Amino acid sequence: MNLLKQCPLLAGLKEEDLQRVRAIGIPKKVVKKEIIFSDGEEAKGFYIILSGKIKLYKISPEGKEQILHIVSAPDAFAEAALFLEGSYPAFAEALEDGQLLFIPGREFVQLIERNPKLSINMIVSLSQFLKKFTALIEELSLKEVSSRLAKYLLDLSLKAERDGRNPMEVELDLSKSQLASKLGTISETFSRTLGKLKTKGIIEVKKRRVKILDRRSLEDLASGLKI
Amino acid sequence: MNLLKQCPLLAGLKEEDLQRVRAIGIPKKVVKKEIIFSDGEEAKGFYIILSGKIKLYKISPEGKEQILHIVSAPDAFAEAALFLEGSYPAFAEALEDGQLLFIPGREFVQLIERNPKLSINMIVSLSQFLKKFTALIEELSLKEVSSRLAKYLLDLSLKAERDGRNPMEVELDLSKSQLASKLGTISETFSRTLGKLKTKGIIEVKKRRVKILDRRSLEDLASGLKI
DNA sequence: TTCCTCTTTTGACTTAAATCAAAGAAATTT
DNA sequence: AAATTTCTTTGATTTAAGTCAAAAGAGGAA
Repeated sequence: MNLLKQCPLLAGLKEEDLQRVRAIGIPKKVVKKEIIFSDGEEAKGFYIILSGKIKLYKISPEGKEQILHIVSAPDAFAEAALFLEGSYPAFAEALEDGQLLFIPGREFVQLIERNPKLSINMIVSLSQFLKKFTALIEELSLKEVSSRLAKYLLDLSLKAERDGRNPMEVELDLSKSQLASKLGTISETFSRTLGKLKTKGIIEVKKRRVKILDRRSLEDLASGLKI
Repeated sequence: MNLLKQCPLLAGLKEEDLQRVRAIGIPKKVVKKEIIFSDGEEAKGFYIILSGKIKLYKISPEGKEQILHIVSAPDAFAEAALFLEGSYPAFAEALEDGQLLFIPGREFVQLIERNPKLSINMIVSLSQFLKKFTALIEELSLKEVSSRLAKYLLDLSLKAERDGRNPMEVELDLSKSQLASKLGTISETFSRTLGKLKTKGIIEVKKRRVKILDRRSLEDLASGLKI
């Protein structure tokens, strides 16, 4: 219940409305690697994550994967499918065991319709998403892998700084092959690209820990400059 | 005023609310090639198109362009920027002379807050956008140019069919170099790819008219199969 | 029409990234 | 701890698509 309050989608709702969400929600346990829904599957509702981590992704016929989004508690996912009356636009898979709350679409839409705060939350959340996707499109179409990787490391660094940790030493929040898929490439290319940055003395890598030695070069790379 | 009623974002609004939108809107003439706003520029509102065609796009440092969206009357654009309190996430350029209505953000947000129908419209519009972007990400990351082109031609064909025109002969709705940019490539590659489809006897091209000779192959291509 | 500009196409070449294959390193399971 | 599985790295090669340069074609203005 406390977690629900922290979900951005439900932030600022009256206790009474939260209760209602809680009431219509159906708890669902998921185990690592479990497919929660598939691309094209009929969308009957969305999910709120109470614990665990979920990967939303697309797959090509040849099996290459593109991660669209990684979500963890207390976020929601697949809310956008609600108003597309139709199908989920991607796969969702649990990256760890976890606990979800399934919110049936029909009932939630009614809640939205009579709750302005909720619709604003929804609009904000969709807008943010859209912005993230715009950035991803830009990167996929206009930037090369080294640039996307540099950007990713800088983002991690910024996040570390906000959390009061050392911004010059970050910990990758996903496995390297998952990161590759998030950056729109494959693990081999990711590995080689990381290697290049090491060779150039820009970073130092120990397992999942990356030490940033030359932040300036990373910034140049991220902005698309070749170095 | 009639046009406003047809704008999906404003569809189904009460006359009174439409009046209010009309009242806060500031008319703006644009000429072909005019930049309406730039990537990163402070977003003070969004636009409704009364006439003309607008291109929303990103540019790489090397000058490669990726079109995100082409909008024409009576659609709105940059509505998503409203709730990102900050900056426009792309460039907007007029592809033809036209007439816009600029809607200041502050005032429109107030309208939304007290008008459930308007928030639902907004949510629907953002959701559709998100779906389109998801598809674009998938194509950029997982499909090759010929596949994206095939998909595009089939989309045009579907649209022609819906409009009661011949679905086997479509007219490109943009110049070829703009189409290239929409498909995430450059004009040279676009031209060669179109050439390949011609050579294989899948299509026939005369200026902007494309005759579909082998729809099945196009469908295979679009779904990612190599032919 | 002719001129000029802009767009599209073609050719030769380069390059970033994917593929395939295999070895090495980590992590899990037994 | 050994065994098995999964993840990561490295090497050799291929390939799709980008770059640069130039010609061909189309459209608009005078």
